[in-house]
Amino acid sequence: MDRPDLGKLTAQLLREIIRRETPILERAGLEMWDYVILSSLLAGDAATQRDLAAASGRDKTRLIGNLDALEGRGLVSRSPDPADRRNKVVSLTAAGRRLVTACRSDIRAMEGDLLSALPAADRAALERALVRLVDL
Amino acid sequence: MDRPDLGKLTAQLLREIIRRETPILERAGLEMWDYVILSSLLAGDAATQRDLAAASGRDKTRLIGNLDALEGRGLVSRSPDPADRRNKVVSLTAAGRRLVTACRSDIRAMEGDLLSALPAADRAALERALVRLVDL
DNA sequence: TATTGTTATACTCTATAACTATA
DNA sequence: TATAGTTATAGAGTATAACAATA
Repeated sequence: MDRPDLGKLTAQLLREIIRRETPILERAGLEMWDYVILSSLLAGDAATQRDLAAASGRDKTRLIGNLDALEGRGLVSRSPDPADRRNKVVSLTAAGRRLVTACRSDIRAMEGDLLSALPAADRAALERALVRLVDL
Repeated sequence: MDRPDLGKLTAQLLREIIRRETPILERAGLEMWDYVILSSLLAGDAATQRDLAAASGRDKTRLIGNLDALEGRGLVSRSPDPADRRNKVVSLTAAGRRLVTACRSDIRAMEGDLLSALPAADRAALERALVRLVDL
């Protein structure tokens, strides 16, 4: 039999993950990009909007709309950087931290459920392989 | 350490695969959807445009533009189905078959190169896991 | 002059609903 | 009436270039 098509399989898996994440995010009133941005903030790998754009993969001009909405809901705050007033430092509010933490927990549970179809060894190998490939 | 985020890892892997496929497809003058459509035809899981839309995941109205271009280049042909003249049967021409086969070969080589970063056991487990997850 | 955040504009992609021709 | 293919239109998403404030 043919070797499976890596690109096709990966795309199908991603589509399934998104399909299962969507209801979780909808309950929280978040779009996918909102969640990615909040997760980047939670991971702590962002200070200014420029950093956040790089860390999240969101274009800096499109990041703005997401931040406007998130700030309007009190989930993040933007404050000028005293050291360089061109920068704006973005940070999670307590409410934002609570929301993204809750979403992440639900998503982890969903992922665990999805991966439970695999033997434990394959599951570990999958995670190892993904981490390795992405770190190239 | 935290368990890796499956959605994020999968998205990153897909982005890397697309990044590596793009130059191959550009050389062939194909867009990603063209390749997906031609691959579906090569796999033989499509007869009418409706079937092809379902098999490739392309919306039936957007499939049309791709088929127009592919037909214009002589890579596929559309002929009315004698049994039900509402249908159009899509098939690869000899040139189309040659082109998609060549692309697929190049993409397989690229995938093999990408996967060569993994130990053989993890590589096999990755492919097994992806197939299993997608088949749910 | 260069950079951060922002806005404006044009372009592409997508979703939806019609329309035709067949059945 | 229903379906396959097609076309048209409106909306969302995207890329690009400009702009204001600051360095």
